[in-house]
Amino acid sequence: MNAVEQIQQKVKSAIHEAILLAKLTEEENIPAIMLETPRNKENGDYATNIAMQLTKIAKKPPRAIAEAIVEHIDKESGSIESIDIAGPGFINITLKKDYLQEVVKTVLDQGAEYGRSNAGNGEKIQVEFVSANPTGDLHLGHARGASVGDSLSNVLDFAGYDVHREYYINDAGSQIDNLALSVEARYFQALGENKEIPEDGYHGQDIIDIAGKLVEEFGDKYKNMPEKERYEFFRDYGLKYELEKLKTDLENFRVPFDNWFSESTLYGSGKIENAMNKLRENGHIFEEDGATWFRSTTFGDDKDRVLIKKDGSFTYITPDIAYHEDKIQRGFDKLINIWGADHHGYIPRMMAAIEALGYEKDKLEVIVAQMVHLYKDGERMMMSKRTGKAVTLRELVEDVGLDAVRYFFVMRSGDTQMDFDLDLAVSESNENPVYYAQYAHARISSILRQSKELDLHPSAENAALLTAEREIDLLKKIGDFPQVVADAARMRAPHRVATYIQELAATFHSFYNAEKVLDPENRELSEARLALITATRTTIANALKLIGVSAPEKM
RNA sequence: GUCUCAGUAGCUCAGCUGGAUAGAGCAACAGCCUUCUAAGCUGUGGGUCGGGGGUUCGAAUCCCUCCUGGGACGCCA
Repeated sequence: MNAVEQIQQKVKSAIHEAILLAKLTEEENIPAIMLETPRNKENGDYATNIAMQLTKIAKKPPRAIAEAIVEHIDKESGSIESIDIAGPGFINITLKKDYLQEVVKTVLDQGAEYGRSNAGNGEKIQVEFVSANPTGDLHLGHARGASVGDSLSNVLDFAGYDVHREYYINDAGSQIDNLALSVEARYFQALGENKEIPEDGYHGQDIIDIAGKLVEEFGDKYKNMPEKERYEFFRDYGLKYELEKLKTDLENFRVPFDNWFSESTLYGSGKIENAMNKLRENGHIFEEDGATWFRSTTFGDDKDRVLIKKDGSFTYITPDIAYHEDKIQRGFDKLINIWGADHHGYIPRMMAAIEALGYEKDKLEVIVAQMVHLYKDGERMMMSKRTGKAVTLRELVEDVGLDAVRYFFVMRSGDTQMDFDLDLAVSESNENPVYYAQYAHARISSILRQSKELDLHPSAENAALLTAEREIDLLKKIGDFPQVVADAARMRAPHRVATYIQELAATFHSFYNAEKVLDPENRELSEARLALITATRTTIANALKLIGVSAPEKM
């Protein structure tokens, strides 16, 4: 428990005791006491609405209840400086500031670990994200999914969950067939022959590159090979190439995975059949029109779903059901899937499958990474995987810069559509929010470099000197960080970290302009402030790391 | 048509388990560099929280309904 949590606990206990002392109600009737930070600083450090909540139980008007609580509260045990009543019955509490000064020491002690908590109690969570088909480049939507998924995983880990990151490779099914045929067509084209790309084939530059490599390496060796052999070779070669490219691109995007799970390994392992058998035993399978169906409507889906097509092959969902069962059997408490907007309608049937297999529906949580619209020169840029004119992740990073891309994608809640303004992201100006936080970090780094020349060193010993308004604001903001991370994890909302970073940077910049840190005439205050800005820098760096953005020493 | 997500300042968006006068950035306007990085700070203006009902001491937040927009509705993946 950190300094802030401790003080909140103290305050809550003091209020709790006061309620009992004032004989407002019995122990078991006291609701959970909520402390909130008032918008307006003049309303104290914390406020509680407990008096309003007690009106029905105590059968008294809220202000009378508030007065009774205030009268009976033990200020000493709650570290309370002052307490008063406002509005309809809010109790506003101003605290003694010594606990805040402790924050500096905590941060300096914990360093890169500051902000980590055990809020998640080691709950085992698997996050599956990106999972783009290995048939082309990652585009804008995948970039968003990758940013959100990686940041969420980092946040969960920091908040004390046991996180496992996984990429599901769709390396079986008809899209792989199309990949093989597309490579084949490009291969023949590279040899100067006229061969059309299949209707559902892939037109991206990457396929042309693969064909080029094949010709370079093997010449026309595969031109006259038996069709089946050639097909398999092109399929495997294409897959390997695409997969390597995905891995490299994601690595460069600072998105690591613990596991790359191959769909094709489900075939032949019996897992698909096992899952199907289980559904059948539970009575959720039927045959109709020569196909095998899953009666998903039993669990609230719109329609029943085909599992085995008339031609004997599986639909997309069949191995996916087996995959999800496999994940559950690997012992995860929770599965979080991050899916693209186009898979939105897929959620009810997957949930239905989880239930039909006999698991709790809420084992699975799906986060939809909504559509991204790219704007340049004020105009919307269209994208399409099929035409090959899509804006790829790689191009985006080259144009905009890694930090800006990561930051832009995670600063908005992932489940709402967003506009990505390329001009804004590229601009190295004050219009660009990504530099704001990095600039704060660089500014602090600069001061710390200069402090050494003056032989001044950060010291939390004199933290009690940090009493100026901007210093208190900064201390409070730094103290909030562990709770911000825990909330972001609980709500699966990594964008909260980005919002926090902006607030923290703003609080620092404001402090910077109001107070001078380095003053050789006042070494004690200087060293206390150096400790304060060191703690600030650590907090900014830790927060930026969670969202995959670098923290530069100089800008 | 059904399902689903959204609608908050000129623009892009925050807003927790319902709380006090609804916030931030950008844009606009007015100031601040002989002082640790002006990619910064300070201040001003800007709102029927899509409309209408309801729940309650209290609603941007919860419920109903309507309007508008996106997305999904395949024996594709």
